[in-house]
Amino acid sequence: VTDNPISPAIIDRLPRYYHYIQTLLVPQGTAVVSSAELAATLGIDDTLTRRDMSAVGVKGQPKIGYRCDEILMAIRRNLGFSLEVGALLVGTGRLGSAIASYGGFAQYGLRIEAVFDSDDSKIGSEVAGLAVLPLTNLKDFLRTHSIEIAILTVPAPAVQEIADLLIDCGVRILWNFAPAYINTPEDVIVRNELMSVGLAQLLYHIKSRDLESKK
Amino acid sequence: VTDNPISPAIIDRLPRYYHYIQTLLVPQGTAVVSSAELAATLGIDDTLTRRDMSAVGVKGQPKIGYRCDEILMAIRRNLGFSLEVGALLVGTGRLGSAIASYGGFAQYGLRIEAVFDSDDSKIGSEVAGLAVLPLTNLKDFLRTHSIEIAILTVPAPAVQEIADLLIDCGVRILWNFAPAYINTPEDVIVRNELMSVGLAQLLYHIKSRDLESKK
DNA sequence: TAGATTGTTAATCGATTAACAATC
DNA sequence: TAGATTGTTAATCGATTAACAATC
Repeated sequence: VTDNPISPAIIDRLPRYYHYIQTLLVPQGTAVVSSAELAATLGIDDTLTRRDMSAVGVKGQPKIGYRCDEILMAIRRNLGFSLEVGALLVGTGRLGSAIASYGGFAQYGLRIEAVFDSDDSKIGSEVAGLAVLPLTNLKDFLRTHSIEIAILTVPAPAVQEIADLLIDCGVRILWNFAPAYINTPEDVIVRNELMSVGLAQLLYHIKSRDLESKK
Repeated sequence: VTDNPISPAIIDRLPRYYHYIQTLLVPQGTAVVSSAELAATLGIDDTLTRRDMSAVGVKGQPKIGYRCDEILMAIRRNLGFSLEVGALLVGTGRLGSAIASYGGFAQYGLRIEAVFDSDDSKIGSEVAGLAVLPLTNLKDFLRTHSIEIAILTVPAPAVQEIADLLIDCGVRILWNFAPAYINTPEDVIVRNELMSVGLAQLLYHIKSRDLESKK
């Protein structure tokens, strides 16, 4: 049972292997995959993939490759997909309801247990099979449920206030989809999901290509 | 005018600086920021921030800091935010309309010029002020408009087929939000926006913390 | 002047790749 | 056996950090 700490670079690649195998190979019925194929998918060197497999404790067979199910299992174990983590979501706009409705989180062990909104007109309606709750219920809810992660899909101007409320109620992990930074105490983890990071990479690619073609 | 190529690591940090300054400092009226403050925001060493500023050609003032407007301008120039890039979006579900309605892309120079959907019942309705067009119009549209980027927010099972269609019409950059991998020719750039990457990091954090507390 | 902050060079560190041995 | 692929050690490369000089 390998439980050595793994580096941030590997943590970034593991879900990409996982996703490729899960969404492409498994549905095809492919049982085995080579390091070269996985590496090509991620755009990296195949030696690196073999190192990654070794780091999470997966052994391959020379001339054959790695078993898909073993890779999936190893990634789940190493990243902690089997922890059964409880989450709640605040903000049931388009983005919030898209995320709440995305069934894919279940296999990572994340359960969205409730959705909240500050807009009274939404209270009582359903999102992804969950009744939308008013923010005034938040404190009670957190007292009675084991919630690790709060998913924030509120408008940018509201996010600081709601983060403060959640932190005050004991939440220590925020997954923020609002395009705004949040000030938090040191012991709170915030992951900002910024679309601009992805966009910046595409724009830089375009810019580099245009410069190249001018030469 | 510095136009040296910058490394992937820096490309990842630049939009984060930009975002912090733009959404927090500018609204506050803060004109100047220190490398220490920027570094703390990103959770990195302040020497690295000074290196980054130097890499994009921004000069600071000892004892004062860096001017926010100069940083913003330099990042825009280095990443190519002023290129005026045309985009179209396919898939006007919750996620698609959330993205189409997000006004923040404009300042990066991205214009979403049209939205498409394969669902006939949606044709004619509006998303973010744009009439939803049928996929059958796609070819004509691409012939008559300058489109660099296709944003894919369709259901996972549909994404390969729609990507093939777009590529066939000459699109060479795909920004994929569907949780599925796309097979493409070598000259096509695909950026997969995988929520699972962010989730994996949070789960790994929880797992590490739990192990820590058991010691 | 003292002190705070930037700017840069050199050292370190870690991640990736090259080379090649091991295995089926 | 030959060939393909994994597995690992050593070398390289690049990114980060430490140290300290420069500047206001």
